[in-house]
Amino acid sequence: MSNEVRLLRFLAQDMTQAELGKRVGLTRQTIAAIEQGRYSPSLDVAFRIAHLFGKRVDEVFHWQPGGAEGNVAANSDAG
Amino acid sequence: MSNEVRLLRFLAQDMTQAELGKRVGLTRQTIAAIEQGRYSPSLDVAFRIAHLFGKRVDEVFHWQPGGAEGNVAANSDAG
DNA sequence: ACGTAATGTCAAACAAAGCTGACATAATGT
DNA sequence: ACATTATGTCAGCTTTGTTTGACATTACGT
Repeated sequence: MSNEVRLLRFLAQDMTQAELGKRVGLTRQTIAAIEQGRYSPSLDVAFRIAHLFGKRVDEVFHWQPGGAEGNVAANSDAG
Repeated sequence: MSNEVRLLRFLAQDMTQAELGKRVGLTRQTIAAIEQGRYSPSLDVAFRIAHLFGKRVDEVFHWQPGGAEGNVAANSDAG
């Protein structure tokens, strides 16, 4: 799961990790870890970050299906 | 943080909690807890559920800013 | 050379997510 | 009456997100 947090932070007048953390209620270490993809944040944190930058969650965090999940909604006329 | 998981599950041919759990890699207890909003899932889980139903994360999970966050993107010409 | 700001990183602790196993209830089919 | 299925819920446990505190590096200003 990659993300655009670092880029968005630079675009927002070079906001620092500490500043971003303060605005969304996280520590700078947590921001750094998220930017590096060391773990994926909680949904709540993802919403707070996306909201701050005026983006949708899926615009900030890029997820790709990891295996053989399948997608129920595409099944109305399969074949 | 409310969500549409239960509704989407019914729309998907009355899929059970256990079946949904199996498809997204969670237990039925966890699905029940998420539906009831007892806690918000991880971002990864949110993506898996949304993807299964062919929706975006923000279409399935409804988040509302909880306090005095502010939004950096709306600040280009603030007054 | 010195101080300061921004970042990387680590270990220990804590909080919340998620699992396992169990028991209970309501609805269905036989 | 009995078994089965779907759901709610709880206690205890493991895993992972997050914090706190610390130390190191790089870049910038003086």
